[in-house]
Amino acid sequence: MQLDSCNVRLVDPERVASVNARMPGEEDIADTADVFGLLGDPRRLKLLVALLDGELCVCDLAAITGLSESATSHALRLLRAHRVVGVRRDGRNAFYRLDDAHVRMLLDLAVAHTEHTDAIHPERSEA
Amino acid sequence: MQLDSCNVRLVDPERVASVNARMPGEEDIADTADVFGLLGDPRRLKLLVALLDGELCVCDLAAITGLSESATSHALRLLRAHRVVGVRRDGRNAFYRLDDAHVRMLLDLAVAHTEHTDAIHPERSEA
DNA sequence: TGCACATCTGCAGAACTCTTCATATATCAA
DNA sequence: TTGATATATGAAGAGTTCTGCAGATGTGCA
Repeated sequence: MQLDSCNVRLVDPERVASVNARMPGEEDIADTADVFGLLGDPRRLKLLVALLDGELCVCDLAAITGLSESATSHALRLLRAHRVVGVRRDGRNAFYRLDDAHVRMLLDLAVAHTEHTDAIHPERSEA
Repeated sequence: MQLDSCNVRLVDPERVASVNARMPGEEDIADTADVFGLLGDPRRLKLLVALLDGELCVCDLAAITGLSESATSHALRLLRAHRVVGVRRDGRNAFYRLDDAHVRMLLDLAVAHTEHTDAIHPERSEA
């Protein structure tokens, strides 16, 4: 809640003003952070990468990620709530698919980047 | 720790095998999730978006994000540890800059997407 | 040398997240 | 209808994360 004119000394007030002018609104920032946050968990990320190639049912997803089926279901529920994945029900099975073009783009980019840096640093360096 | 052959029934074992073959290694998944995780906090995200245009000092970043200078410093430390941002020290000030091309790409994409969806849904829909 | 300023850091509490366990719902097959 | 299978859900506990506070470090100026 600190205002520029109040209790903070600014080094470059003009830059601050222009950055603020360009800055997306709080809600956009929050929504975007939400999306990144969903991708920020290794298990969910793996789940989503698995779905890049097409739909899969819960038990297959559980097998791929190594999660319990309950944990898988919880994770999918969260992703579903954010409309990142969609479901198709067929009998007793539920087939999930990636349902967000933006997320797909982010995933493709991330996977490509992974493969690229692997090519450069095959030995893997720490984060 | 469940193995395919053990206590889990698979619906489509061939798809599971091919997805597993394509799947990046655990470490790559973890690293990628880390990066997304860093972008998954609204304050850090705002911090990074502010840095898209060029370097800024800690107090200006605090003013832009509305965070305390302590919280800003903590956040920047984390980003620094992951080499997402870099510092240049000048006298008493520390100027931070975005230092990771991949993250910059993700941020550009996200901001562009934000502006795009705003154009389509100016009224904003819930997440 | 001494003070003010900008930033950094460790710590501890509050808030959030993820998993597991137990149970619920829904579908299919006999 | 009954039992088995597939998935969903709620609650609770463990673990993690973020912030503010207090104090530390380092720089510049008088």
